[in-house]
Amino acid sequence: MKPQVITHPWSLSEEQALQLQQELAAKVIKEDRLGEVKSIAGVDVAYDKDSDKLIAAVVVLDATTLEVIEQSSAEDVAQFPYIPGLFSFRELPPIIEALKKLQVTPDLIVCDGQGIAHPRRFGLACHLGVIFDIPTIGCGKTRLIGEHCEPDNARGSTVPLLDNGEVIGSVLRTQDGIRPVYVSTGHRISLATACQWVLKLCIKYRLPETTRKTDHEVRKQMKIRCSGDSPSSPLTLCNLDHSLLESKL
DNA sequence: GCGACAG
DNA sequence: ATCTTGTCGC
Repeated sequence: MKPQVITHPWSLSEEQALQLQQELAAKVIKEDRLGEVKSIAGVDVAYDKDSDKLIAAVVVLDATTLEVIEQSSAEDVAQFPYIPGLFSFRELPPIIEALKKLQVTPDLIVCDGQGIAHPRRFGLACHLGVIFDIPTIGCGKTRLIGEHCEPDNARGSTVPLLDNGEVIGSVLRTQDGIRPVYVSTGHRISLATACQWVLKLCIKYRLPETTRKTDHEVRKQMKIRCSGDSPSSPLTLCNLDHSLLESKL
């Protein structure tokens, strides 16, 4: 059958999303296919408290100094609900817009979510990596699937994340005695290399500097762009309608 | 049937 | 993800 022209790539039904996921999952490369990494980007999305607005931000860091090289952001309206396993269809649209605004192309992208540690081996990091054909790493704060297992207490300790005996990622302790993170291949990078980079990015905190800086930026943008336009003003003692209140007493 | 379930 | 107060500690 002939492939249909996609004019609105993100207006998909759940069934279409599952099918697309299955098609794209075949393109994921789980081995190292990356050159010298000079720049690393982090991507993240924030949600407006009382609307379906989303804001995505990208922060590109110098891989050696971890200094910010460039950053960008984009606003969007959620077009897809949050369904565990179809996460990328909700967050990728604004992330892609933010990435398109960049002047430099990052050599590696660290995502806030899973790579192949996913039911159909196609988490957010894989989706983003395949679309741009850029090396990506999935680094989640919690797991989506896989048998729960604790690595040793020391920073750098890992334990394989297993799904029916298959290694789909690593549970990596990035700081002594601190909750681990879940690392998995996104695209064009091996699990071992992915863990090395994540550990290298976790200098002082549990999460990679890329995710931390992007999280900061995304919240900042949300505050800047969404201040003053709340649909319903909060009910406080200051704006109670006293005349209406008294008429009912 | 019951629990789990990235952000 | 977001809501949310105080609290413990360097």
